[in-house]
Amino acid sequence: MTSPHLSAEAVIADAADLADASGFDAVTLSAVARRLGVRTPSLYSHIRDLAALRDGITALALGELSDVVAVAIAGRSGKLALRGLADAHRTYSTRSPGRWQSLQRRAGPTAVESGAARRLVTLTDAVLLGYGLSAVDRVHATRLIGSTINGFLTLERVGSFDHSTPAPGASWTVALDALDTLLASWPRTSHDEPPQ
Amino acid sequence: MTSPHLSAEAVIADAADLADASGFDAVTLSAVARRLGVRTPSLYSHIRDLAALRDGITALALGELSDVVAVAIAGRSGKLALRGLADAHRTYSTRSPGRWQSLQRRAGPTAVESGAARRLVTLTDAVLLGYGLSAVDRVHATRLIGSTINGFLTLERVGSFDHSTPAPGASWTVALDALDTLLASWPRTSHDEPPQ
DNA sequence: GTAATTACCTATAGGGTATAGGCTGACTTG
DNA sequence: CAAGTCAGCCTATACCCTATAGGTAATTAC
Repeated sequence: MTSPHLSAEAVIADAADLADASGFDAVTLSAVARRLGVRTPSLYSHIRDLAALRDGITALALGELSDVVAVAIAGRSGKLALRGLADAHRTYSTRSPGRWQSLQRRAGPTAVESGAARRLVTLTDAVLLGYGLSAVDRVHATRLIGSTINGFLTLERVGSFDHSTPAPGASWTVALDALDTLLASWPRTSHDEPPQ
Repeated sequence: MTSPHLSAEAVIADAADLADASGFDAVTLSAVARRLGVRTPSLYSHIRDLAALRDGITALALGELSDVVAVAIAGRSGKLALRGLADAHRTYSTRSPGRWQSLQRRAGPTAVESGAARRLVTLTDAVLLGYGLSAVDRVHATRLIGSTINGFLTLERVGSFDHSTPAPGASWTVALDALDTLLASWPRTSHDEPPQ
């Protein structure tokens, strides 16, 4: 038979597609092997085990998300940058729900070592620099807007907004406007130099 | 042997304890049966299937969370009520991580039919009434603070805050103060009657 | 006291993870 | 170019988990 010529990247990419199509929990070595036209044990030549496969999806998603966020905030500042950052997260979560789901777990070693997570917080930090916040305030603010974005998207995904009337998109705009005014009028902590 | 005299409630309660101890993904019919000193198929007399068991945990957690939130905001208003609401969520998520995890998924039928979810949003709405917000603004605000609380707690749980210096608790206070000032100075939408 | 119900059991099928070990084709190497 | 090496897939197997079918003992109902 023609050898499918797999690789760790190909297996992980296919698993990520499966996650998007059928949910992260549907990512199983058997299912991925089936999709790739290969027997399950063959995957072990490329992937250590199921946990490593899932961790690979997380690392992939983190990198992809960093990329789309980077272009979304490029050349923007203030409210536009914040909106770009948030919208990049939101379109990623809707277009790649399985990959997004892979981010809602404690990341494994390869995902944290990939540095993609740090890249993402650096990008968020860059947006906050535009608001003139000090270093400590920026980590508080990073955590706040990260929490709000992440929380909104998981609540939207699990259907928490399905039983109230305004569409989620309206609340999304309201929330981001609120975060913007919050950052613009951030309570400066006395003697704190904003830059650096 | 002495019959363990199980019931759906007992099985779900034990499964919830297992979730707290070993994570929600560790909730398995075999493991629960082992803990209860019973063979796996015996559980099917009380629970339809694994999905129903997990859904039962979600319904249980939703009810418990509503209860602790209710007492946390009783007799308080404004910032104190908001803080009570949020802290109730946070202590619940740290004391019962597995139950908390069960809330981060699309809820099954029995969980939604239990009405606990609606009770929880009603309680949140009551807190927002104290800020004098209109009905539409209250659903936006409910979604915003729900998103922030939920997002913060999942990011804290998965370790996203482990690599920056201020302890999460400090950011928690900052975030809640920010939400309070946000609600206090909420941009009223022109001709909107605040009450009812 | 007998019958029905209940709550557990064993047995079994099917799918998932993971390891061990075999086969083949391609690439290196003298 | 022939022989060895190795990568990449395979089969076979063990074990765990879900789920169903059907059996048994004890309690309850009448």
